Amino acid sequence: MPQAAATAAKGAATRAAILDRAIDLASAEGLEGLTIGRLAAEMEMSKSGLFGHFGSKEELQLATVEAAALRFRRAVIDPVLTIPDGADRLRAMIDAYLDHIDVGGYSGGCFWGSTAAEMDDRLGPVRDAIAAALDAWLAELERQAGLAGLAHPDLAAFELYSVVMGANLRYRLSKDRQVFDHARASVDRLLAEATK
Amino acid sequence: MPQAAATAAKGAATRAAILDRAIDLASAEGLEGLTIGRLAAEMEMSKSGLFGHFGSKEELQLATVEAAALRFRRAVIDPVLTIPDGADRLRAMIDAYLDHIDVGGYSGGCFWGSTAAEMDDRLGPVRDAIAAALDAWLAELERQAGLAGLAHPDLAAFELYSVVMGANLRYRLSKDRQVFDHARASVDRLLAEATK
DNA sequence: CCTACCGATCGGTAGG
DNA sequence: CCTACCGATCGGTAGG
Repeated sequence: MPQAAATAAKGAATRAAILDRAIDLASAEGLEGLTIGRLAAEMEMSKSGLFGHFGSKEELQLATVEAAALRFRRAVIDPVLTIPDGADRLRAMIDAYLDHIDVGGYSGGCFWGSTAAEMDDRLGPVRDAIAAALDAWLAELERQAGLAGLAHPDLAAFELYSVVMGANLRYRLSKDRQVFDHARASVDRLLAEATK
Repeated sequence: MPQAAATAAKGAATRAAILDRAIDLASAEGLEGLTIGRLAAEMEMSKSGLFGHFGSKEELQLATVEAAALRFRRAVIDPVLTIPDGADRLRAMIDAYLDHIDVGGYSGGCFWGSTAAEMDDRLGPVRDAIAAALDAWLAELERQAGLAGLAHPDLAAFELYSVVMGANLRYRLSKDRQVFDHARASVDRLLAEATK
């Protein structure tokens, strides 16, 4: 590998490592609380060294949202692609998401719950990127709800979205894992309509 | 009124006006984004003049959460106290809450949605105060769900809580008022179980 | 990638 | 309630 390419590859790897840490930091502290100084300290880099990878705080925030969307896709969407469309796929996606929140995924709770509530009243590309990611998640839920034969896929998607977000928020406040059972029971009730 | 009492009353009025503004600012910018300098500028006071009412940022945050809980009670709980317990009361509370989010109430969207997501990963009295307020709201939903004759009041309360929070978050991201119809349809579906 | 800065703003204090 | 500060931290820049 030529030296220039090796340097570029190392730069990309550093950038990826920064974003990995940035997702968790933003999940806990928000996208404003994701400060360049603090992120640099955690990465054991200088502030300006880290800053150079992005050029502005907004670009760092955008790159973090993008990286979080990729992590979400890998944890929740990709693993269920082999499962038949409809009720089974829907069920598997919800389970993957609840596991993602519960066990692995985001150390600081769900990235999307935190950042969507933080940014929803603002204007600009960061807010728009978050909105687009959540719209895509809602649209996928609606598509699968339609394929599952539910009477009102848009309503079902809204309820699934709400229950899963609600479970995340309740769990983080109460630390009571029973909320995941509640969320799964809600999903069962919704999907029962499709199979009866 | 003696001069000392008049002075104290004026101080209390100023404090109440500050907190009224603080709720809206925190709804939009979060409880960390609620900075003393910005709040002082909006109240056309000096920073230290405002600071003196609270003594620390944490006390300001706690007072703001308390004031928001009072506003919530006045908008959502008190107006429905004359309505019979059970399904009717539950329905009226949800409607009051959705109106509260939609029309009046919080200029920056729901205070509780924003601040709960912001603070849920932290430790300390501010987080605990938010958790207590939301626990009380969930408990009231569960109590009324029980009185409405629902089979699983805890599950129903979780679903109502989630759907109402989800409507708030979806509305703020999509600006599509249809989410309120979805929320009301979800509530109808839940309550139908109680009356059939 | 680094050191060494910049002006602005943070929470908070002194003194009145 | 005010002016005038404090040290720390913010996002960002200059220069290497």
